[in-house]
Amino acid sequence: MKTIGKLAKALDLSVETIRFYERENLIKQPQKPLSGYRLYDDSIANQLQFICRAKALGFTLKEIASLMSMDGNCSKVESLGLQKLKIIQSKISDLKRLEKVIKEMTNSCKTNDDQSHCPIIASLK
Amino acid sequence: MKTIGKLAKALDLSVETIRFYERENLIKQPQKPLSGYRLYDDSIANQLQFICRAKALGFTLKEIASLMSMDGNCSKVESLGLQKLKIIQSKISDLKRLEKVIKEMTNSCKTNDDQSHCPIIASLK
DNA sequence: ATAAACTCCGTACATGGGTACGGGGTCAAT
DNA sequence: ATTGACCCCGTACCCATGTACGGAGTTTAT
Repeated sequence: MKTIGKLAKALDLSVETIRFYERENLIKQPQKPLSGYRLYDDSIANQLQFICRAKALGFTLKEIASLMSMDGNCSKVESLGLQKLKIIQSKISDLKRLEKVIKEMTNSCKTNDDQSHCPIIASLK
Repeated sequence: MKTIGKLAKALDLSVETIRFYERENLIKQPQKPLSGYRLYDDSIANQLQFICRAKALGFTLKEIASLMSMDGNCSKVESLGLQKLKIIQSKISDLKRLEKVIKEMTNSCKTNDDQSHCPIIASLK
């Protein structure tokens, strides 16, 4: 059983963040003995790790709450995953288009003699 | 000369957004005659269009303010562009990695018989 | 001349994901 | 027994980029 500070350190989160997740109902408040100090067992630590991993995959906290409540319903989870996949793929193609435009712009700077007239600025005007 | 509402319509921005950009010093407050109403000539309209285009390329408002003040210094603009390019490219590779992971996860759902045990949830645990 | 539509200003609210603060109580080490 | 480290709670604040509101003045159309 760990106090909130120990748990935070173990998971590389801040104490405030754990309290924040509790406020947002991502995790439950654990048992609190006389002292009033939260005491965590492994089950909440595991949930927090789940949250961190899902966050790293780009799920929002709301979606993570969803995911956790969908435990035991694989097709729901799958459809949330597929939805996320679509968003990710469309972001990728947006960014690739952008990459192309900005590349072209910076290239045109390279072949530009007149320092006081920038082709990037010009093309935005 | 256009009032703020006409200008907003012409640029497909909201009146509030134009006032916001003014507060943020992206554009100057135009002349205001007796009535107190802002009256815009083309120069500010052009600046707003510049802002919109730069925003579409993924520049933040702060960067756009920078860009506008860099007019006439091509190498500075170029380096801001290259910096943005790097950020975009690293976002793309992050997202591609994510895409891969989520694809694998959702695929494993497809070949999963047990609806009540989701491999996505399992892999996050 | 009256009503509708527009503008003014300042301020508060929204989103997402936290971070920081302040005044207290508690626990662990010396 | 004292000191320092830890924890409690509620609240306010941060970032970026706007959006919304409300009461008052102005312009425009009928």
